[in-house]
Amino acid sequence: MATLTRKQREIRDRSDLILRVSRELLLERGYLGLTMDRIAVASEYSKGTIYQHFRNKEEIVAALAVQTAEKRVELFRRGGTFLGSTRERMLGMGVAAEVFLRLYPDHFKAEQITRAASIREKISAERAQHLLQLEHGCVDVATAIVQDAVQAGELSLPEGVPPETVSFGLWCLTYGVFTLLVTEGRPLAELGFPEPLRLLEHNQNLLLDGHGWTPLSADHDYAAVRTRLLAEVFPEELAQLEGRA
Amino acid sequence: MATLTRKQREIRDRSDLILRVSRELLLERGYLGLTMDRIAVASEYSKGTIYQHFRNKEEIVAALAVQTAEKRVELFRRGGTFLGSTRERMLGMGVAAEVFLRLYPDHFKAEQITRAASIREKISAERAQHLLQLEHGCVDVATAIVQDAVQAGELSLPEGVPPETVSFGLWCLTYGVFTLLVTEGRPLAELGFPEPLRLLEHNQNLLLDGHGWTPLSADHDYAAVRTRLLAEVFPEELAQLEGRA
DNA sequence: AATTGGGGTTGACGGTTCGTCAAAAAATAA
DNA sequence: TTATTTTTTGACGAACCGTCAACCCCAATT
Repeated sequence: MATLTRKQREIRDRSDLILRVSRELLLERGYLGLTMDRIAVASEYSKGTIYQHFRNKEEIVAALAVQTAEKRVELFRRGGTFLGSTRERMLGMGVAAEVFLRLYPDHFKAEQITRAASIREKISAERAQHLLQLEHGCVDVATAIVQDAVQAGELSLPEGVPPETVSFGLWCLTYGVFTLLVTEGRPLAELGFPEPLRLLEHNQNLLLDGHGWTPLSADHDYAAVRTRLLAEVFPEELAQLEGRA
Repeated sequence: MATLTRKQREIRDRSDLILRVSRELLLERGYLGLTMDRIAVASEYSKGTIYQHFRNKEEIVAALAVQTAEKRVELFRRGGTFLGSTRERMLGMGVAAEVFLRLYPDHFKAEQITRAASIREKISAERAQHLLQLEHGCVDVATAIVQDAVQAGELSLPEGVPPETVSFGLWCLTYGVFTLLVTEGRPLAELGFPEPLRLLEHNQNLLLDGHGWTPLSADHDYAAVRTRLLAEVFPEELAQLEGRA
């Protein structure tokens, strides 16, 4: 028994090592520069051993995406726990997203790779399922807040408009900004959008205003709430971010 | 001279043929199934000849993306020409985007592939530049409408908020929806978002409402405007779409 | 201490694909 | 017709993926 669990632990540690090494390679040399041979050399195991852990290269990238998605869900969950009005809690989602992107821009980039259809095709069904589930976890957190808002009377949705509509809009807006930020990089800044994350925040506010979610951004100092959120809900992350700058 | 131009014409025709064949292969077999050998066989030229037209595979995909982006800009330009209030013209952008995605979903998918950093790296600087320029062409059309709206007094932007903010928000929202639609496909429908394009429209309206762009969606029947836009500005496209369904 | 059995590890190998380049073919000029 | 230039071709080297027979290690047994 004891032998077995030690073995299992060793195997898990090695999976972690492979992923760590792979992420580094992905950062340094890009997706096309990530080869199984290089992973083998860098991890100091043979190629065959790598293949005992992951069926193919895509599985490795997918596993990295799972790690990323797990981190994001965790941040979103925390963001939703903020004590305040429902709209303030929803702002917590926005702050969580921003923290996520600023802390792990490269993780998000790697995650994007797995969105290419030709790569998803080669990923095992379970992992693909897992990935999808994590993704929707974020939306679910947001939707729950929307429902709370409706119950609290701070938001009223017209007939036939399900609460998912709101989270869907926010999700897509945020996702769009992130994607463009990550894939265009510099050009975005050069072409009149110097602070995309600030713009995102502004647009998120206006979208919620459009829904009529009270208190409206004109009636409340959400910039101050944002500062408080960062300090109270994401203190370590804030420190990390400031440590870099 | 005449000989030269005939040669040039032949070369251009062949480039077109290669692209046509490549797009078909891309559709049928996905990105990983698109190989230079297959392109050679399908186009009935040798591999060497293909390489005289395109430096590498990525260049071919990028050229396809350029075609796509050109189509989109054209649709956006047309959408902006609608005779109506500034907000109705902005709705024209939204309709153009919808028409684009519904007519050429696979083109958009192919375009997405070029967003992977490792692919952009291998694309020639000129083509990458061209791609970027076409992309921003769409935003520019939208920004011009925003400026018209401000001048017409139908939209007032707070101090320090440039008109690009509005187009940026719309762009990202739309882009996010498209990306999720194309990369998630079915799952999106299965998870509570049966009609993403309808939801997008709704969110676009609310975002503009949030900006205070009059007439607000509560005061105006934009669904009717949308129908008119389709009929008056995109008649052939509408016919094509209906012909499919 | 020597033997044996089996799970774990390895890297050489077959199969693909990319991109090149010397040779062949075609077009043009003499 | 012959010489010269241009274009086309596909065989080839290099890089990579994923496999598998051989090898190694170690723990249980004699």
